[in-house]
Amino acid sequence: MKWGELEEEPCSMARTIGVIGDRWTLLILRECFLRTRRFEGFQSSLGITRHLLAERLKKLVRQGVLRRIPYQDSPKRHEYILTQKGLDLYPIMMAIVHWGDIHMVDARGRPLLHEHRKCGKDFHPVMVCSECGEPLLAKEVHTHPGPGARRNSPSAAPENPKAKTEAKAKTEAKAKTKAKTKATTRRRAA
Amino acid sequence: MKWGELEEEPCSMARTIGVIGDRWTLLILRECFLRTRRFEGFQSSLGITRHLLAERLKKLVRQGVLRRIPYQDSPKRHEYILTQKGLDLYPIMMAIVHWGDIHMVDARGRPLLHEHRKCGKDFHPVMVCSECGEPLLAKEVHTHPGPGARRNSPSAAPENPKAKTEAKAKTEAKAKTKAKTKATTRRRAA
DNA sequence: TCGTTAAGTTCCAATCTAGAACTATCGCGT
DNA sequence: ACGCGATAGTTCTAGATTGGAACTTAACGA
Repeated sequence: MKWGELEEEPCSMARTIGVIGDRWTLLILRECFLRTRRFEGFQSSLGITRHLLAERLKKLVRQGVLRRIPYQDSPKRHEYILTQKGLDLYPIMMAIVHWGDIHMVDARGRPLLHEHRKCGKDFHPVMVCSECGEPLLAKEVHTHPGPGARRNSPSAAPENPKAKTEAKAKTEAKAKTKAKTKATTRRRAA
Repeated sequence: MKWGELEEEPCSMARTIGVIGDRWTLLILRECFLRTRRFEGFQSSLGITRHLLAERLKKLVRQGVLRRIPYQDSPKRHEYILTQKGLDLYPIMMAIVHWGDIHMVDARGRPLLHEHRKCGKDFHPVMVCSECGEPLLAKEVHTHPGPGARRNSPSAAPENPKAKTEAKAKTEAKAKTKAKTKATTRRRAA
C-alpha cells in the first residue's frame, strides 16, 4: 500500500495516517504546537534533513494542516502556521504525549507538564464520551458501519483494500502454482 | 535521527512516536482493536508484506504493546493480543479516527460509527482536562518542564525539549569553506 | 567585499520497503 | 503414503525513501 492509496481507504484512521502517519510529520507537528513557525526553527530543533523537511512541510500545506504565509518581502520568506484543521490535531498530540508520560518515562518522571489555563492546574488529558461524559474504555465501545462504509458489490469486488496479493495476480505464469481454485472467503454483502 | 534514538529523547511524544510512529504499526494496531489476532489476519486485511508484518509484530511485542501467546501446540502457533500498555493506546486511536471523521470524510459520511455501551449512543470522543473536566483547547494549555526534563544542559533552557542537534555542531569548519566562490554569480533581479 | 541568515535544492550513498518465492509443520483426503 | 492447504515466518532482489552534506539565491550589515 502506498501513501497515496491510504487516503482513499474507507477508514478514517487510514486516511488520517495518510496525512500524519510518519515520524517526521508527527515531530514537525509537535514543534508547531510548541510555536515553531519557520524552516530553520524546525530544522534545528528536530535535526531533520532540510530535504525531508521541505517535503513534509509542502505536504502538510497541501493537505491544509499548515498555511504558508509570508512574513517579509525583501527576500520572500514564509512561516508555517497551523490552520484550524491543524489545530484540531491537538487531541491526537495530547493522547500521544499522555501515553508516553504513562508508559515511557524513566525514573525521573515526565519531561513536560501541562497546565490548563482555565483551572490553573497541571492535568492529564482524559478521553470521554460526547454523549454521557464517561471516560472511554476500549471494551465498552462497539463499532458498526456508518454511511460512508464500503459497499462491496456482491458480483464485482475487484478493488478491495484487502487481498492485495490477489489483485496483482497478473504474473500468471509464475503465480499459477497457487492460482488453483483458491477457495477464498467469498462472502456476499448482506 | 534514527528510530532507536527517538526513544531516548526527553520528550514523551518522541518516545511514543518511536513505538507507534509509522504507518504500518498504526494500521496493525487498528486491526488489534478490531480484534484481529493472527499473522494471516493482519496480512490479509492490511495487505502489508509478510516481511514487514513479522518485523513490526516483533517490535510491538518487544515493546510490551502486544503479547505473543500460543494457541496451539502441534505446529506451534501464536496469536498477538494487546497488553494493558497496548490497550492504553485506545485514546490515541480514537483521536486519530475522530480527526479523520471530521476532516477526511467524503460526501457519504463516516465509514464507521462508535457506540458507547454504557449509554447506548453513537458518540464521538472528546478530550477533557482531568482536573476540571472542561474540553481541552490548544491555546488554553501552557507547557512547562517537568522533573524528567533535559538533564545535561546546566543552563536549563526553559520549555525546550529540542536542541538535539548539539552534536552536529553546524558543520563548523566546513561551513566557512563554501563562502569562497559564491560571489561569482552575483546579479540583481530587477 | 565578506560574512551571515533564511529557505530551499541537488546529489550520492545507505536504508528500507514491496513483491514474490521458499521453508517448515501438521492435519486431511484419497 | 503422497500431495495439498493452512499458518507463520524467512529470504531474495529491485526499486523507493532517507540521511548527510554541499550548493543556490537573495538581501542585509560591518
